Amino acid sequence: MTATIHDVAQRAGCSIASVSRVLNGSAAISPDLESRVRAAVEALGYRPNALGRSLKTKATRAIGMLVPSFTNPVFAASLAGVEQAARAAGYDIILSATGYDRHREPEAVAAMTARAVEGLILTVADAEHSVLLDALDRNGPPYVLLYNELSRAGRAAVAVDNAAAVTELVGHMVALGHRRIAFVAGRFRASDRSRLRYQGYLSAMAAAGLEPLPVAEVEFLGVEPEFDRDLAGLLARRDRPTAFACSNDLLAIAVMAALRRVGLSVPADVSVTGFDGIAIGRQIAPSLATIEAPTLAMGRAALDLLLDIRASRAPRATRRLPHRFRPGESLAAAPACNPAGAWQA
Amino acid sequence: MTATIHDVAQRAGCSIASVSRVLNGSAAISPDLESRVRAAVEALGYRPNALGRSLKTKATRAIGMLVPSFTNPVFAASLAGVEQAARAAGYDIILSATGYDRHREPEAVAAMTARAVEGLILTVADAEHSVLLDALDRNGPPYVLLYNELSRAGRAAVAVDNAAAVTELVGHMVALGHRRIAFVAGRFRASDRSRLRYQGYLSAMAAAGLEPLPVAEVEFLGVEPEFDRDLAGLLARRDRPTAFACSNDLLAIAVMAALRRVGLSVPADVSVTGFDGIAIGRQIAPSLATIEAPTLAMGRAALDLLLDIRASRAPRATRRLPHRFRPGESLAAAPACNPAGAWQA
DNA sequence: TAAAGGGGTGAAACCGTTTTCGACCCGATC
DNA sequence: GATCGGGTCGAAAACGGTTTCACCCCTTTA
Repeated sequence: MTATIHDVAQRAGCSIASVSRVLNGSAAISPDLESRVRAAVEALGYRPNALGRSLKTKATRAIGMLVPSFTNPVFAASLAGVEQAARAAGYDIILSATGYDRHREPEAVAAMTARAVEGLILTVADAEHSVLLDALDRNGPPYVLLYNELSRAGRAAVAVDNAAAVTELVGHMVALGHRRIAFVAGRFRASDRSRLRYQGYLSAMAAAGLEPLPVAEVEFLGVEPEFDRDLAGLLARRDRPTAFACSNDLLAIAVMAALRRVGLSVPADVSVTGFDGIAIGRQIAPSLATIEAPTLAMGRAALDLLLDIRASRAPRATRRLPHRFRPGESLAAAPACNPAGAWQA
Repeated sequence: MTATIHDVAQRAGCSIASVSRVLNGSAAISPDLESRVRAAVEALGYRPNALGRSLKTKATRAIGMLVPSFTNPVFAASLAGVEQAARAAGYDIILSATGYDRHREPEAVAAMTARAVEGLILTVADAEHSVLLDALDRNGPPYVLLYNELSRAGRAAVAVDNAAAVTELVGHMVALGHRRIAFVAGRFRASDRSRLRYQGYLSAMAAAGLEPLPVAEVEFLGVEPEFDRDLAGLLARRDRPTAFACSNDLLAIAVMAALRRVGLSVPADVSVTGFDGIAIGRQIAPSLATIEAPTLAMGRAALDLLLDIRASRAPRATRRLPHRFRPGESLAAAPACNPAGAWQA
């Protein structure tokens, strides 16, 4: 039984219109009435009901955010960025996770649009082929993609250059003498980032005149036995890779753990790199060499871009934020005693 | 310009009341009208506006969640648990983070209650002395505390037994021969969990007849130089501790990194333990010995309890979930060459 | 045959706001 | 002295739904 505007009006001895005007400063009010209203508001602890207000004004001051998972620190950090910027702008966040399942995306977004969110920030499985985005373009609130990249123009996104970053990263590996470099990817169908990063790997290998190894596409947060089996194919090769480029940091950390389980040492036997630059990667031993994406800033940028688009202050385009290579102990020179071919018959 | 119920009614040639009845199955409708309405709904892609509906029915099917931070994997995991259970129950989540600042709590909750959330799931800085909770008890939606423990009855919470868990943990340390055990805590004012865990440490030390060391209360996510300085006091002691019990896993990982920076090895020189059981603790080297809280399950339990309370199916009480000690390489026997007193003159 | 009952439907009230519109009062102007 | 105009205010109409109520029509029953 929280107080309504009628209760305030009754207590202040005026109409609800005057109460509204006092609270919104939308018209001139006599000092006397104003103080009576404010006193009533105070006494009743009145807070305007956002539903009633939004229904009338069409301004919900809410935005929806959809991520694959909260437990991946990347998305947690970008969520934090979005939240900070949203709070600063007076917006609330309604959020959902898809569990990396693209089929859950439309339903989650439908629930948000039913709440009349003023905009959406989305990280989808595959931004290039998404009926969801087509539908939103046709008839939906403005949205900004976060982390997804787009070749097509006319859509808004905040991202890093996934492919270029991995190309750069693999370049460092090559410079350190690595020749047999494998790419470990999260399921492509669950992440277009993973796929783009793989493309970056292929480019780098081609540029260096090296043969790419068969990609290890692993279940995203697989349990250990499965994960080890997924990696077994690569590790069993007689020409075992000397370096693993992983499509994200969480995967890289899991790969390092798997390597330890089979008795291999990082980076003495094999180097490992990640992607994202999650905070914990700096704390672990060996510290994780990776591509650092400005995750928090990307979240903030996504929300700012969304509001700018709403206000027609910005076009719907991709805003690419700079990444940087972060060295780490997990990436070292290729083992000297194990030059290319040493494992070959 | 999304379609409203009026558009559907017009296209189906009936009143809005009938449309509502078809969509909610709230009354008998002739097959003919029903099919006309469904066709109109389909053709217009109509989805009922949640604001209008909620305004009338008072059922928003939204709950608010407040956590200190998203970047701590513990809260990310409990958020995931809440989200899963909420989705299953058809609820949406509105969320906020306080940045461990208790002064931001009331404002964040006020924004949620203005949206007429049906309930709240909160992790607050200090549940025992919270004017916010007092206010909610008096005049607010039902809430469930997550991770906070309560001595007072009549409030709902889902938690682990923080103190008992640490007592158990420190017991393991003592059994491994540790005598000089230090406790590293997050700022007490930002976390009553931290304080309770410290109490558990004190109990264990007393039970073992050991002298507690001065607590190292560190800034939560401090930058490295500050963090190292905070720890310096403990490390500089001539009777340097042989084990550090940390109030959470993130802190433990940071402590291990700091120890590495000063050239100490874990667990050869000093053991380290955490609290929470975040997933990554299992992957790192040395793997983190810790108390494993069923974080995801706690999130789910919190939402279920909230809905049960709303339906008067459950009393407002603390639901304590079982923790378990998770062994790890970071906790080993106290160095034999360094028995108690070896560092003393 | 009249009354009772029940299924199907629409008109209208209502939820809590904002906002338009017009009414009223006052002092100033012609 | 009537008109004008600006400053205050309240009545009422939205906003998009749900739900009560009354009504109509057709069947059943006395």
